[in-house]
Amino acid sequence: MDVVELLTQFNLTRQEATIYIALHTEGDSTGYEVAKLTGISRSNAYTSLASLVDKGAAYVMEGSANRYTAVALEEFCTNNIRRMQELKQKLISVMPQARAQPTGYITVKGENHILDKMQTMIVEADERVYLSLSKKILEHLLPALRDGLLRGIKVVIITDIALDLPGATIYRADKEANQIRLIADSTDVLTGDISDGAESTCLYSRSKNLIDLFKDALRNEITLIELRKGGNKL
Amino acid sequence: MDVVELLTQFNLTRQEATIYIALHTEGDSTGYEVAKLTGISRSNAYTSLASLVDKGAAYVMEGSANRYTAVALEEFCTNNIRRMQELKQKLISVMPQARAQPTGYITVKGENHILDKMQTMIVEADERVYLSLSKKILEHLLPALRDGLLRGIKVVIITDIALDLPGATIYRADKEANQIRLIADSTDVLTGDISDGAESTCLYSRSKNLIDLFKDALRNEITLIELRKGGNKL
DNA sequence: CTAAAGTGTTCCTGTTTAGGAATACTATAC
DNA sequence: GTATAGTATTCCTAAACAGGAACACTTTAG
Repeated sequence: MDVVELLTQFNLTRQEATIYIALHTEGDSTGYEVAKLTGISRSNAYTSLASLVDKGAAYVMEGSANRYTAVALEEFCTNNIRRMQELKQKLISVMPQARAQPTGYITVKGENHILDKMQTMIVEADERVYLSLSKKILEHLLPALRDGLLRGIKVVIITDIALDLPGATIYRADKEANQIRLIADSTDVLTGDISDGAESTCLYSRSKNLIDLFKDALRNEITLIELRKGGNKL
Repeated sequence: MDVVELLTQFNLTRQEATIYIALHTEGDSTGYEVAKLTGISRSNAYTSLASLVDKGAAYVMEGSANRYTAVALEEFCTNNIRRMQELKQKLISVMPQARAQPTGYITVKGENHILDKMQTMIVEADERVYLSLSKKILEHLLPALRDGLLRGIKVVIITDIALDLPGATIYRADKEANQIRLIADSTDVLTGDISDGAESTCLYSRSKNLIDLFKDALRNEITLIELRKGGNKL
């Protein structure tokens, strides 16, 4: 994803993004200058500049000829994210009551959603999380795990390398690079792998039967590690 | 903004939003049930369900007949916001170098952008902020001010009601309801009002001359408050 | 067993909206 | 005259939105 495309994720059209970048790199400019800098038709340049102002990405410096200046990138992104937070709060307050969560077997599809689900499980854990996965996947989860440890969550990890995560219990074992096993609070489990990127699937469940199976499997895996290495606990 | 419209801000189409709400309130359903619940044509229901799964708003529960279940609302919003945070970091790392900030006079237009600018000024202050505004506007800024106080920022506020903000210096004076005066770190100022909603404008500047003018005006306002009330400092 | 209901998919049509390209006009300054 | 500045308008294309028909298969009920 290039810069223009990243900016489109912040609700700018391609032309608006192009113009934003020009304002950012070249400094404050008139509509006429912007059109020349970017090669966009003048009429569309003026339309886009007005839109950038509406969307909080640019300000006007009023004069005989108006000049436009980019809102600082970090400020613009932060403002967008703050807006999303506010919309989230609004949504939560007006959304009708939810039906009870299903207790069946849920397919989580796509690497991004699987990582999201893992983060959510860690963030929402009250007591403990057990993970068995490779360093590669674990790296995505370190901030959430660190935060969890700060909250007093018990964190137990089986992974394939030495890991510096104070407060966590780490076991070392060879791991399939993309395999995932995660259990949180004895209430929910996630298992599968992310070898197929967007086509990857994992199973998520709150089913007690599956949770028990998992706890046993993880417990046994830990016992075997300890027996084989005389306790390779770090 | 109703629920459907709020959900469109999280990248769902109107039909997807309608279906998400149905899944949320009625619980897990097949495509056929969803079409009946929502009155959306069956073929569009299936298309939208597939899209909801792609967008992380729903999961599949696979079986002879697939059932779909809504991702919890808070989880879905949080995942979206996390994604925006990640995109922000990516953008910051690939964006070309910015030209220097302008030192002229910038028009900030629209209530939302004005509030954004105030929040940014407070968040980015290193030493102190002075504010003269009504309680109505101040309420929007309290979290940022509290955080600033925690960071050791000096906060001085002239406002129209008693205010419980430990660590801040509060002066009481009648204030025009929508008038804004804010100065941060002796480096930037914002003044204007938000009486016209989306059409409101404020002036933002880093011009030393205007900053000096402001400091004098605020200082004098404080002196007059103290003389008139024998120091109505709270 | 048959018929109906449920499930899933493909294909089609029509309308509306948004993004973008281009032209033309007015106004000001030199 | 040219260059700059701003606005209005038209046209085109793709996507979104909406609805529906048709087909095939599975499950359920009588």
